[in-house]
Amino acid sequence: MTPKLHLHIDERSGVPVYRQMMDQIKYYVAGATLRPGDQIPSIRELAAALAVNPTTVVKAYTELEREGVIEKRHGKGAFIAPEAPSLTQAEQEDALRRSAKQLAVEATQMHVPTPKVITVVREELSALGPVRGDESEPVKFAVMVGGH
Amino acid sequence: MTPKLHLHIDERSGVPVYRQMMDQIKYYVAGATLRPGDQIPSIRELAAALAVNPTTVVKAYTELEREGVIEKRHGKGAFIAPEAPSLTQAEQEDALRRSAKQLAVEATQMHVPTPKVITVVREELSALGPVRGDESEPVKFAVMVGGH
DNA sequence: TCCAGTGTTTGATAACAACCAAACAGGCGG
DNA sequence: CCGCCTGTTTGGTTGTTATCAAACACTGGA
Repeated sequence: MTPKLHLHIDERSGVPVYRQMMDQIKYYVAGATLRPGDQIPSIRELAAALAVNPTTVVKAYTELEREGVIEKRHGKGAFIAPEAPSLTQAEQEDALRRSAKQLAVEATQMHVPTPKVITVVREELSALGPVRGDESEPVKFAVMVGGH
Repeated sequence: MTPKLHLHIDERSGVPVYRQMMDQIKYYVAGATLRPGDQIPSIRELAAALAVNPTTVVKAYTELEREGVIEKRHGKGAFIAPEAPSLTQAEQEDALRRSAKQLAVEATQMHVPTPKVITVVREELSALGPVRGDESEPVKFAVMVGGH
């Protein structure tokens, strides 16, 4: 019902916070960590955890609802929609490739050798990897704020 | 004098355009593709190439000048400053790691296996790699607009 | 019934990003 | 001197992002 989530909000990135929230919830749906019926953090709870204004969360949730990803239920909370449209295979690949490209561009411009890039990517994956595994255990929400 | 540059502006990223321009010029300086004295595209030229408003380029250049990275010379153009402060090793690593982390977060949330991630990164690096090599040849500026 | 938690709504403020138009001014070569 | 390139400056408009404050309304359990 309440899988363990990690929302990484990078304020320095320049990407609107509400968009980062939207994207990552969609990624969780795509990865099936969040499934139809699952409850997600309440507006005030998420706002408090991320130290942002509640209206910012409202914006993200409202937009996600407009896209059919979630449902907001007055007095009850917010949930993954029964027929939440998941990202297609192509869209997932696109999202991944966009980030990979951004990385590649920077690395190329700074003349960072490929092996070094790969190493860093592996390190960052490892740093996040151990988190998943026990998806059955109903845990409280863990929201990560961070950037670096 | 005028090395071949590739500025990748991703409008969908949410990152302000003027900031993307600033960052990437700094990366080129860090990678020594751009060296002190090198001329960079004129405001109007870059604006035209990227199809953005000249004032946006002015903003980026003005800020870069404020940071001591470039010098704008009235009537002549813009150049890398004689003592342009390059990113420290740590700052370069941070920048790279920030992008890598973003990639790792997405991959983890979407449950994309590590080998797949590595493959995509290698592909994107390869797609950009062939570009560099002949840094001696004075070529006209090539500015790439793109995102995906 | 009460109450705590939940989503809903409104209006205002502030800062930022980008666009657009137009004019002004320095550098340089023909 | 003229023309064309260059950066400079101004003023305004538009839309977005995020904050803040306050009140209203639904749900469910004690």
